[in-house]
Order: sequence, then C-alpha cells, then structure tokens
Amino acid sequence: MTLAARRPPQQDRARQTRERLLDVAGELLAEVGIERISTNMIAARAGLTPPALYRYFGDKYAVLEALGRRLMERQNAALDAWLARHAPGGVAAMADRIGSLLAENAAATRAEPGAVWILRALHASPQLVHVRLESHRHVTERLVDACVPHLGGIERGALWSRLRIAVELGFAADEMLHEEDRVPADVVLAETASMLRAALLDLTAHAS
Amino acid sequence: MTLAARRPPQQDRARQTRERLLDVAGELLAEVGIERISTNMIAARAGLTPPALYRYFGDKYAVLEALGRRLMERQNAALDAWLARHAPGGVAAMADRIGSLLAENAAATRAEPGAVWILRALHASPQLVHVRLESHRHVTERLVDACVPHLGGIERGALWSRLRIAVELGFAADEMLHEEDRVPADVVLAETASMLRAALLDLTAHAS
DNA sequence: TGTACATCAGTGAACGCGCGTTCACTGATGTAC
DNA sequence: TGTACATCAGTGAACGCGCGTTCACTGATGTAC
Repeated sequence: MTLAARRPPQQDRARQTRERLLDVAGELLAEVGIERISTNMIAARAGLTPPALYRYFGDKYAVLEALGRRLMERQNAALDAWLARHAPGGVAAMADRIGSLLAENAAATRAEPGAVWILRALHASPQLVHVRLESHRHVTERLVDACVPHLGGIERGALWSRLRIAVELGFAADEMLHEEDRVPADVVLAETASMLRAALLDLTAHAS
Repeated sequence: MTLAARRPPQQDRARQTRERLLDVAGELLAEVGIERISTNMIAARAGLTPPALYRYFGDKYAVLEALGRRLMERQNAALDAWLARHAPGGVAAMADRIGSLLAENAAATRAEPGAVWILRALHASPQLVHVRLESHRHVTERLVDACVPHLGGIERGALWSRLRIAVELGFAADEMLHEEDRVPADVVLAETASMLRAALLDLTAHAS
C-alpha cells in the first residue's frame, strides 16, 4: 500500500486519533518548523508509536496535506457563510462587505493550531504547493459564480483573473497579520479591504 | 567558531567558490525543495567536499540566509534605480509608475536561479523568516522616505502602515507570477499596479 | 628574480544521530447467532 | 445474554540511509626581503 491517503477510519476511537494527530502536527509545525517536524515526533506527541501514524496517513506529506486541507475547508466554510449572506445583494453589496470576509477568514485561520506555519508549509514544499493553489482557485471559482449573474456581458476569463488576484492578495493580507507586528491588524484588514473593494466596484462600472 | 557568518574570503578563487555555492544552492532549492536540500548535496554539486562549504558558511541556514539576502539586494537595486528616476516627481509620478516597479522587481526575481523557491524557503523556515521581514521593512522605509517630502502634514506611522501593506501585496503578486499559470503575467502586474496606484493616489488626497 | 615563510583554500575520512518506514504481532471493538 | 469470530487500532523493535558537522591534514597563493 503506497497510496498517500488511507481509507477513512471506522471507529470513533480512530477518528479521534486521526484528529489528534492533525492537531499535534499543527502544534509541532509552529514549534519546530517544517524542516524539523518528523513522523516519529508527531506520533510521540500524540501518545502513539510510529506505525500507528501510518495507519492513517500514507506518508509524511499526507499528514501535512490533510492538515492543510482541514484548514482550507474551515476557511471555505467562512466563505460559504459570507456568500450566502451577501451574494444575493449583488457585486456592490459584496464589495461593501469584503472587510467582513477578510475578518472572518482571519478568524478561521487564527482558530487552527499552528495555522500560519501550515500556510507557510503549504507554500514551501514542492509536494504541497498544489493544495494551496487548488484552494485559492476554488475560492476564486465560487466568487466568480457569485458575481457573474450580476454582471451582464462580462467575459468570464477576465472576471476570473481579477478575482483570482484579489483572492491571492486577500490571503497575503491574512498571512501578514501573523508576520508584521508593526502594523495593527485592523489597519491591515481595513486597507486591504478598501483596495479590494475598489477593484470589485470597478467591475460593475464596465458591466452592461 | 559557531558564528553563522564567516569572515569574507580573501582571494578571488574563494570569492568565486562562494558565489558558486550560492548559485548551486538556488538550483537545488528549485529541484528538491527546502526539506531535502543538504549541505553535502550543495558541496557535491559545486564540486567541493563538505568541509569546504563550512569555510564560507557557519551552518546550513547561513547558506540559505546568504542566498536570500543576495536576492533581496538585487531586488533593492531595482528599487533604488526606480526611486532615482521617479521619486523627484512626487507621489503622483510614483503612483503612475508603480507598474514599472513591479515589472523590474519581477525581472530581478526571474534572473536569480531558483528565485521562487528561495522566496518560499524564506517564508517557511523559522530560522529564515526574519530575512524576508527585514527586507520588506527596508523597502517600506525607502518608500516612506521618498514620499514624506511630498506629503505635508501626514503622520509618518500611518504612511508607513499603508506602504508596508502595499509592499507586501506587491511581493505577493510577484510570487503569484510563478505560481498561477491561469492568469497571464501581464494581467497580474497590471491589476496589482492599478490597485496600488489607487492606494497611493489616495494618500495625496488627504495631504495638506 | 629567488626563496622562505605565512596565510588561505580545499581534502579524506569519519562521527553520532534521528529520519521515514516496515515487519510481525497483540489487544480492543463490533457482530452474528 | 453469551460466546465465537472477524475486523480494526495500536505496539515493539528494528532497518538502512543520509543528514549536519568536525578533525587533522595537504596543496595553493601571496608576501617580505
């Protein structure tokens, strides 16, 4: 069995063990960084022996990938809630509420143990970059779907590009919150929101 | 001798060896990533035995740090040239030329072997994050100095925050060029430039 | 210009260590009758 | 409700490997007279 992902566990005990391994991996990522974290270390901290970890994850990167996906799913849940609230109001309504999207995304990030380091790991490892990329594309897709009904005559490709860039910059702002302590968090969020807001409103100006 | 940085080499042969080690480290970072690169690997690819590397760098992270600094110095050179050209014209002139700054920065990045992976490594390793942070702060500082004479009455802290965010987003766009092939590079640069331009022009509106 | 000497650049060989991963196994949980 | 059996969850012990780094050394380069 060389598959990276194992089939999901059957018993409750096992599901808890799997979650515990992910929590512990997040903590350790924050404590020692991606180059020092090891499967033996994760297992030990979770109170398990090394082979137990391999029951749940095919290899080391499968652990980190699952951790990344769990974080991004939680961020996506925040996005979905936000879309349900503001997408019906049209592009202008969404543009005006982009600040709360950033804030809610930041809250989802903050809630995950070792979130910054998960994001960094996803950014840094050739085996993991695709996770982040796929997630950002997925978010873009959802935003495009939300905008397109309100923008007659706009070319989908151009809209996709614009929103894709906005998504990237939004996530960059989120990471900046954890990195740069010389700028207050609310200033980062407010400034970024106002830039993205202007870019979104600009879309409506060109729509038919 | 446990210092991370060794004193600079005395002979030409040595200076070339040092540069070669950095070039090779950049290549390998791109090929195998930060978790697999090793000092033995770098030395071998450079045609040296492992102890030779330790003549130039105190430890593994000193190599990566030097590599990061070299890249950021080249980016800063692009910034300096741009500032010399456009800073005298005032904030509006700079705002109008922000696109060429992004393009020149991107060119400096592209010219370095393994540049994307260097940036990612700087982002991902606890021992290296400060290099990136310091460089972004330095860039911010230079921009603040360039803007402040043209903006009477503005509070330096607020200006610093705004520009710091702009710098972060600018670098995020630069990284995106190497990551997202579904958006054309010129679109990324143009869209980002227009967002940053608007943010900069907004500064002049509030100045006395 | 020649040579003795000091300094610098790079080598050969090895070290202890922890890594990722696997094997054959035991104990815990669920299920059918 | 009891029990026999199947499946699932986790263990004990170890593997080969390459890592980062160091030691004592040799060969190359520069310098003073």
